[in-house]
Order: sequence, then C-alpha cells, then structure tokens
Amino acid sequence: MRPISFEITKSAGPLSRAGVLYTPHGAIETPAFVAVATKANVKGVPSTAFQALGVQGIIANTYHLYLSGLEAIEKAGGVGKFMAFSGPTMTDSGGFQVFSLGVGFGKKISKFLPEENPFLRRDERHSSEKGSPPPAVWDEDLATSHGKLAIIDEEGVSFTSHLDGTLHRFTPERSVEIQHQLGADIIFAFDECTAPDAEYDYQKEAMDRTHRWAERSLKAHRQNVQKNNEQGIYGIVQGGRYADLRVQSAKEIAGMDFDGFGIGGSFSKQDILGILDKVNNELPKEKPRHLLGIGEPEDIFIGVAAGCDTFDCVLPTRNGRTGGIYTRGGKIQIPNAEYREDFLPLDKGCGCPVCQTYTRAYVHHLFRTKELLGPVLASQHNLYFLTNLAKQIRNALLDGTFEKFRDDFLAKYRLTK
RNA sequence: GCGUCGGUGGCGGAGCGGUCAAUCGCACUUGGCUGUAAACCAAGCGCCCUUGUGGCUACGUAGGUUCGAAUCCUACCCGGCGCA
Repeated sequence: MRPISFEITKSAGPLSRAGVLYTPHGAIETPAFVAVATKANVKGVPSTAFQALGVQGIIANTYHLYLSGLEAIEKAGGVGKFMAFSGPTMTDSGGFQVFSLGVGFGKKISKFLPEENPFLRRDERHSSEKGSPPPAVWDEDLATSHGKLAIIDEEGVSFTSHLDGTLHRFTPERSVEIQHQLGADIIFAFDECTAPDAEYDYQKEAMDRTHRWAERSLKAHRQNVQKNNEQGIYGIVQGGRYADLRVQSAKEIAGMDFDGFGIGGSFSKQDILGILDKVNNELPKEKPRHLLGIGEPEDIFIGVAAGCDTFDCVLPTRNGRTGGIYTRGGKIQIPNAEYREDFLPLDKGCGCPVCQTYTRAYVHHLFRTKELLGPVLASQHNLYFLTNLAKQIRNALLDGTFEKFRDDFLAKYRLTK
C-alpha cells in the first residue's frame, strides 16, 4: 500500500473533479489550495492558525531548508513536526530555484509569458545565430555581488547560495535524499523550470533533461525502502508554453510510476486552459495533479476546469505582506489613502478571523505605521480567501454548479478592475 | 548690543557663478508581485498646457554685480551659538 492515495469523490466535467488526497498525515479535500511554507513557515501565519484559515496542507522548499540546515529538521521528525503542523506536507524539489536563481536571477519574470515580451523581440532582432540560449546566466556583474547562482549540466545543477555565496550541487538523487530527510508526505522529482520566454529548442532540451531527471528521482526514491513506504513522489510535467511539448512531457511522465503529478514551469496566459486540458488528458485520471505555483483566483478556476486537484502559490502571503488584499470585489491596496477611514472589514461578509475582528482602517493604519501586524493580518485574510475559494469550488463541483459559481464569482471579482 | 554661523521644495538635508525645477533620505500618491533571492520592487511627487530638446514661478525679503545668481555683494527680516 502506497503512502499516498487519491479518491475521486465526483467527476464533475470532462476533466474536473472533487476528491480526497490521503497522506500519512491526514487527508486533503480537493480541489485545495496548499499554503507555501518555503522555509518551514507560511510567512506571517503561525501553524496554530492553519485550522481557522482552512489550511489543509503546506509545501516547503528543499533548496531553502537545505541551506538553512537539515539536521535540526530531521531530528525534529520532519518539516511538519518541526513547524508544529500535524497535517499533510509537501516539499518542492528545488527545481524552481534552477530558474529563479539561474536565468531568472536579477530579472522580474513571472511564470507567465508577458504580453509585451521585450526578451523575445530582442532575441528575434539579433537572432542570426539560432539555437539554445545558455541554460543559466553567468553574469559577471551579479557575480561580484551574489556569486554565480545556477549552472545546469546533464547530471544536475551547481548553485551558489544566494545567502552567503557558497557553492552547492543538486542532482536528482541529492534532491530526493534531502527530501527524505525533510520527510514530507509528498515529494517532487527534481526538474528544471524554464523561463517563460525560453525558445522552443531550449524548452525541448530542458524538458528532455527533466524527463531523465524524473526517472532518476523516481529510482532514487523507490530504492529507499523505508522512505518509499512513508512518502509519495510526484513527477513534474514541463514543456513551457508549447502545447506539443506539454503533451509529450505529460505522456512521458505519465509513463513513469509516480504517485501523482506536478505541472510546473511557465505558461502563455492566453493558452493556459488549453494547455492544461491537453496535459491532464494524458495523465492517468486516478492520480492526483498539483498545479505548481499558480494561484490567482482566475487561475484556480482554470486549473480546476482542466482537472487539477491541488494548488499552491506565494501570492496570498506575498500580496498580503505588501498590502494587497483579496476581496470578492477584486484585489485592493489596503495602504492606499481611500481606506484611511473605511471601517468595513477587509472583505465584507468574509468569514475569516481577521474580518470578524478588524477594520480596513485599522489594517491600513498598521501598514502606514509599519507595524508587523499589518502584513500578518493581511496574509492571514488572503490565505483564508484562497483556501475558502478552493473549498467553495469543491462544493460547487459536488453540487454540479461549478460553472455558475465560477461565472458569478468572476463577474463580481472583476467588477472593480 | 557686539561677534559668529545659518535661512533651499511637506520635513530633514545637498548644492556654493552656467549642464538647477534643484543630488539624496523621509513623507506623500499610485502601480506591480503566480513551485518566495522579496515585511519587496517600480513610477510619480513646484504650477500650467493631457504633447515637448515646452511655458511659467521659484532657493528668507529688497536691491545690486554679471551675458548668466540658489550660488558673489549690500541692506533688512528671522533663527542658533558665544560674549557683554
């Protein structure tokens, strides 16, 4: 019996479904939004608040926890115990950092291909030489301040710590080994997350490499008999914004004996639904699918419609920390002047503990005065907003009212913008 | 009263003859954030024309020197400090 299992409670559409994901530390009712706890902490949100905020599970990061020291976490009994959370846990493999500390370092690049894409145009203009861009940037200017952060080869990735410049190396085997030490219920294969503007040839090269790494990750995991009984492993589909690569990737990853699947990398915003449809069509129905790092309310609806079960995203906590508040009428900037004397809750009618207690004017004041409590309250509200949205979506799927719920929600959500 | 230092945009504080509507910080206004390098980043911030190698008014006040002054000179006003 595998440590991870998935049960489809109701298939609601061609792909969408409500289900239950069982782990050694309890179940997650899906669709679900999993909180990001990169460094064994959901920024601004103590684990004691998880239940009230509807947080069913968390995802921590291999790269960050490796750099900050694994021994204490291992001795504590794993990330979950370490952070005093008894529910289901996941760890990301560190593959995303190949991107964010590699080609993405020093740039403001989102996971989505920007509509205006200066990089592409620049490439097209100068591209007499066709072929792959370098897999990672050795930028001498950055090197002087931060070191050379990520370089990829067939075996793995060499990293320079963003904290102290020390050199480290991850391979699929090493990532899995670290994830064993971290002890989360679900671990992820080591992959390469590519930049949204990566050209086709490079994207394919990275995808093929990710497939090889997936096999090695899987093998490394299955070989460890004890951990294999305690932790499940997800393979990650790549392929960037190219539908044909995505399909190929999904087929290949689906052909491996993973317990579930992560869908990673970057997307073209316009085509995301079509791409996810195609990916999930290739993945075995009975296994769970996690859409990595995606997270705006609009995107969750798209993911669910396309058959994704779990989601994670830094946005609720990052937006919260920086003053962005999710409301059913759209996102608002709570530090803005208009909320100085607004004595309504952050989101009127919201059931979260923050909205039960505090006003916009107060949270506005906390941000203006740079009180720590401002980002804390905002993060907690936002987290509730996303977990609750997923929960409402789940209920709608069970009731067969998903489309109506989605259309009603989005109509209001987009009203103000 | 004498001496001395100083008065710059909401505040602090640069500038000390042209390239100054004036460095910078704070404050203020707004925008962004999608497997967290992020309690962060960006833009704006005298007035006017929605445009610009645009116009106007500005560096205590009033004059003056100069092709040209926030920058030099004179007087005055105001403030700090020292001595009476």
